[in-house]
Amino acid sequence: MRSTAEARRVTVLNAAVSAFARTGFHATPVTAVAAAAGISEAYVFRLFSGKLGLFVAAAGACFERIATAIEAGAERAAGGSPEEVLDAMGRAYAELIADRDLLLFQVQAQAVTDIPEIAEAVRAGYRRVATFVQDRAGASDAQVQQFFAYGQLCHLIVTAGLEQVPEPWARALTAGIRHP
Amino acid sequence: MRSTAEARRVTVLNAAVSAFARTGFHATPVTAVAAAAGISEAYVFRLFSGKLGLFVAAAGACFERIATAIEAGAERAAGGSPEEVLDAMGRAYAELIADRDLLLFQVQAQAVTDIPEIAEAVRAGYRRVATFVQDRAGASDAQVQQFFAYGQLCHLIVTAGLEQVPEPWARALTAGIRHP
DNA sequence: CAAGTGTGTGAGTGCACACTTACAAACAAG
DNA sequence: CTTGTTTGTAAGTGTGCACTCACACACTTG
Repeated sequence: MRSTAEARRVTVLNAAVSAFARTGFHATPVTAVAAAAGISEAYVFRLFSGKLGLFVAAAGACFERIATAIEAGAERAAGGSPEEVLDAMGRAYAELIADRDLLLFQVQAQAVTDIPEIAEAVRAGYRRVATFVQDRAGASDAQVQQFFAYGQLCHLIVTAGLEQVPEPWARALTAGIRHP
Repeated sequence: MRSTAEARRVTVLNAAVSAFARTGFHATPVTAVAAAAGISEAYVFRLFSGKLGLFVAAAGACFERIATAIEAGAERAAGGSPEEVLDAMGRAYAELIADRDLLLFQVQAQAVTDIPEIAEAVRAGYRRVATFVQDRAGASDAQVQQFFAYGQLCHLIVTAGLEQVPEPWARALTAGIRHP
């Protein structure tokens, strides 16, 4: 017994978030996740119920990490105005997604929401983050909406590689966005 | 000779935008596009250079349709203030994507930007739309950025099906968004 | 009518990949 | 030491799909 199944699951999930983030659900073979986790493909199938179960679990881990980072950011601005708390949350999020895995995973997950289980996982993730922002920052509906709108804009900037484009239109879209 | 190759290409591209929008690049077999277009798979491969060439061409058609719709919207508010023109563009876009194909295709395209040819097609599409908004509406950088941020928010709302979620967090995110 | 050109397909080929099964080694408990 | 349980894998199996090729039909031109 080299390791417990539960510890393996954590390792596999980290590998899965990274792998799915890069190549997406359909283009990522389970072999790739298994190799990145350092175990055999067969064992991944024993630890998770199929590729879909693995992806859904990875989505849970992804949003878990995002939620805790935003909570930590809010902690640092505790007691401030809604604007200050939102800003602290935004900074915490920006730091977290510097490695791009969590951001790209969200994009990939949104692209396969035609699979009901994944759609539900995405909703659950955003439900958690949105309710927290709403409650903890005490932000208005419009502020919450803006928070997410500019978060989604980051997805476009990163996937299209706009931070590398020097043209005026790209500069306008990336203006003021924190080091994506 | 039942039809010219050029006419077929148009038919196939319409079918391709629809099919790729629903199931994405990797999960959409060329057979599905061919069937939707009413021709054989083999002929699709003669009309386009591989599945990738087909997808890139479909991306061109998608952004072409978006650009012309926004241009038509701007036409209706010609001479107005930047806010009025932007609003008219937004309304035109909202009407256009009521059938969801163009919106979902953009999401799918963003998810496969790890393929360089697709990344370039996406950039080209947004370049066209963004420069037009910037020039034609005379909008400031911040206004252009906001226009796209809320456009991207629509992607999230539609892919996650948030318009069907009655909870407060979802209501906050969808507030004021035009019938997505 | 013969030869050429453009439109269209049926029938493959080969490969990647999701998932299974049979089996082995490590450890625990009596 | 034996029996049972958990961790782990090698070696398949079946299928779906991108892409090709040989061939047929439509239409034009000389």
